[in-house]
Amino acid sequence: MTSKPNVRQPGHVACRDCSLSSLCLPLALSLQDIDQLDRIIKRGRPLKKGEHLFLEGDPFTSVFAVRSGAIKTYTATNEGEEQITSFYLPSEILGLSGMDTDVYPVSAQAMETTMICEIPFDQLETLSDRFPELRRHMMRLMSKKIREDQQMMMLLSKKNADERIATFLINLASRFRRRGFSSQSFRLSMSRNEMGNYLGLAVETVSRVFTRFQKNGLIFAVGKEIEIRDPVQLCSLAGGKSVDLEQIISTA
Amino acid sequence: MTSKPNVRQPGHVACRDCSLSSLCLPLALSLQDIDQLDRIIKRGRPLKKGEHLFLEGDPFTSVFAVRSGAIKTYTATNEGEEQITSFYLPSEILGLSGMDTDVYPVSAQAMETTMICEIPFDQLETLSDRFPELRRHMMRLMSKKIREDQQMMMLLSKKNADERIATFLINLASRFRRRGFSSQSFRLSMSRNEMGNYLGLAVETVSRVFTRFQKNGLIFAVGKEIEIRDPVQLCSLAGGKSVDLEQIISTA
DNA sequence: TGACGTCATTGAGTGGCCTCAAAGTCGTAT
DNA sequence: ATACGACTTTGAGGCCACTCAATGACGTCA
Repeated sequence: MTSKPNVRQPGHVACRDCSLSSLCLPLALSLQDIDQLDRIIKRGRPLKKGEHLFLEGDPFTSVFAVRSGAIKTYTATNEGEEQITSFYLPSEILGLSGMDTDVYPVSAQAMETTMICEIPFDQLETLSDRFPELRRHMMRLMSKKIREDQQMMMLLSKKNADERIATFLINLASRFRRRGFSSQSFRLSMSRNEMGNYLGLAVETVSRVFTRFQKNGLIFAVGKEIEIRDPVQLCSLAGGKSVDLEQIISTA
Repeated sequence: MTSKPNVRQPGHVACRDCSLSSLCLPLALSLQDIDQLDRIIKRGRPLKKGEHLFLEGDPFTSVFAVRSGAIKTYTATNEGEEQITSFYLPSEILGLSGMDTDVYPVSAQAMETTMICEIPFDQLETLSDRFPELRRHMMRLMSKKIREDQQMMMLLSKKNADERIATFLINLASRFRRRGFSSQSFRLSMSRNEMGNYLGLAVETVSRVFTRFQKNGLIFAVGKEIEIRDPVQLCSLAGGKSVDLEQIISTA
C-alpha cells in the first residue's frame, strides 16, 4: 500500500465532504475541528449481509456511524433466541450503550452490505476534552436514545399489533425523510421476522397486519418495497405526539 | 433566615457527608472537587406524596438525585392515560433524558414524602468542563440507563406476567441491596396499579400473580410489605443474565 | 432452468391476559 | 370510633395475538 495519511481508499469520504455530516456531527464544529475528528475515524471495508460489527460481550472500544446499508443490534434471551433491540440507518450512531460496562451489551450485525465509520472511543474522549460542543453532542445523542427507547417501551406495553406496525412504518418514513429520501416509498431492510421480533409480534401477525393495511388502502407492499398510501390514517393509527408524524403527513 | 453559605437547613447533608455519595457521585472526585459540586446542588423542601418535581414539557434546567423517598416518571398516552416510564429510589439520578430537547419528556412525581438534590444543568456542564471524571460519570449514567431501558424492552416484548413480576421484584431487591438494605424484605413504594402500568399488565393480573407467588412460597406479601422467600426460584423465573440476580441469591 | 432453502402468507384452534363486575381490605380523616 | 374513599382481591367471560401447520412466493446457485 502506498497510501499517505490523506489518501483514502475509493469510497472513503472525509467527514467534511460527507453528505451525512450534518446529521451525525454537531453543527457547531468548525471545519478545522471536523478535520481533527476526521483524522481519528477509521473506515473499514464494507460489511456483507450477516457479518458482525461487534458481538455481545466484546470489549467496548468504539462507537460507529452507519454510512450506507443497515445494522441491527440484538441480544440473546434466556432461551437463546435473538431479541432485536434497534435498527440503524445511514447517519445514525450505535455503540453508545457499552460505555459504562466496557463491553458491548448487544451484538451488531449488517442486514445488507453496509459501510461503517468507526470512532475509537478513547480518542473521542480526548477530543471531547478539547471541544465542549462535541461532548454535548454525544450527550444529546444518548439523551435522544433514551427518549426513543421510552417511546418503544410505550409501544410495547400499550399498543396493539396494528398500532405497533403503523408506528414502525411512520418512524422509518420519518428517518428516510430526514436523509432526503422519499418518506412515502422505501425499501425495508429487515424481514417480516425481524420486524416482528423487534415489535414484540409473531411473524404471522406482522404478515396479517400488512395484508389488512393493504386491503384498507393504507399501504401498498410488495415484498420489502413499501409505499405509504394513506399517511394521515397511518399516523392516526400510530398515535403518539411525535412531531415526526406531522412532518410525514405534510410531505406525503 | 440567618443561614450562612455553609449552614444548611436541618436534614441538609453535604455531599461529602452523604451516605449515598458513593452511589451517585463519581468515585474519582477528590474531596475538594466534591465540595465544588456540593456548592451548586440545591436542596429544596421535601416533596409530599403526589407533588411533582417537574412536568412533561417544563423547560429542562436540572438533573435530580433522590435522597430519600421515591419518584416515578410518566408520560401521557394518546388516550390521555398515564404511562409510567421509571421508578427512582434514593441515590438514583433522574432528568437526563431532557438534555437534547430542552424540555422534560416526562413528568416526575413523588410516590411518598421525598427529599431531592437538584443539580442545575448549566452549572453541571461548567463543572464538567473542569472535571473530566464528572463528565464521564454523566455519560456512564446515561449509558447505563440505555442498557436498563433495553432490558425493559426485552421484558415487555418477550416475558409473560409471572416473569415480568419476578424480574421486577428481583430488580427492586437488587437496588435495595446496593444501598445497604435487606434484599429479602422491603416495602414497595408503588401501588399494584402503578406496578401493572409500568410492567404492561392489568392491576388484576398483578394481584393474581402475587397471590399465586405467595401460594407457591416464592414470596410473602402483606400490602406493600414484601418478603422474598425463595430467591433462587424467583431469579430463575426472572431469567436474564444480569449479575444482579446472582448477587440476590448469594445474599438471600 | 430447475431444484432447493428461505421467507411470506393464510387458516384453524388455543390460551393468556384483559375487561367488567363485585366484594373485601386498608388507611385516613372527621 | 366510624365512615368514607382508595386500593386490592377474586371470579366470569371474551378477545387478541400466539402456536401449529400447510401452502405459496421469492431468490439463489448449481
